[in-house]
Amino acid sequence: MDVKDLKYFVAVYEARGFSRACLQLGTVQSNVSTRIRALESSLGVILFERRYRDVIPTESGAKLYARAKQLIAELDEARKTLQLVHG
Amino acid sequence: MDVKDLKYFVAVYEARGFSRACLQLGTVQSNVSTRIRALESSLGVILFERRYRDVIPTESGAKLYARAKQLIAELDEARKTLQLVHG
DNA sequence: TTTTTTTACGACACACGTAACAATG
DNA sequence: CATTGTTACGTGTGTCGTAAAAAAA
Repeated sequence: MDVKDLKYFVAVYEARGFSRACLQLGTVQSNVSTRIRALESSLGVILFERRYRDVIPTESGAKLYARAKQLIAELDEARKTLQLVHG
Repeated sequence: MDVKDLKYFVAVYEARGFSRACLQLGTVQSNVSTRIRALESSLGVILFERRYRDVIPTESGAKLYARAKQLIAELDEARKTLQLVHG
């Protein structure tokens, strides 16, 4: 589970679709699909239920979302803190 | 700034040396050196002062350490939570 | 047929381990 | 000379974008 994986996941979650997520991520659908599938595989958990014109988070997906948002925010905050110090 | 980078950083911080850190990380000195340097470069900040037989964290290094430990712990916790759900 | 996700694939970049080098005491 | 960190480099793995396929309505 990588930070980039979390960002991909959050984008799909918020966009409720792979095609809309990829615009925000600056990549193509196929990569989003592949990476989400790899993430699901590595966790042993399905994160989204794929339906036509709707990508619905599973229970696991919903649980991951809150944590993922927090983790990404904390990482950004850490980066900002460091770049003020310049040590 | 990747999760693996943070783990490398924490290992060096706690071992106070690249040679001792690499044992714990299951890799070789050169990789630890390269990745820490890349991390420092991407952050625009020096994290360790290298001295003979002593690797001393800078102010930035010390600030990153607390955050890094917390982030790694939170990521592990998220992983555990998900693997109990099996959704 | 249109929209959306998945799979296949070639190209390029990255991370790894080996080995040689630099520096310190 | 022993120890520790750095640099150079060949190899393999992974990620990317293109393109073709599959599925749904």
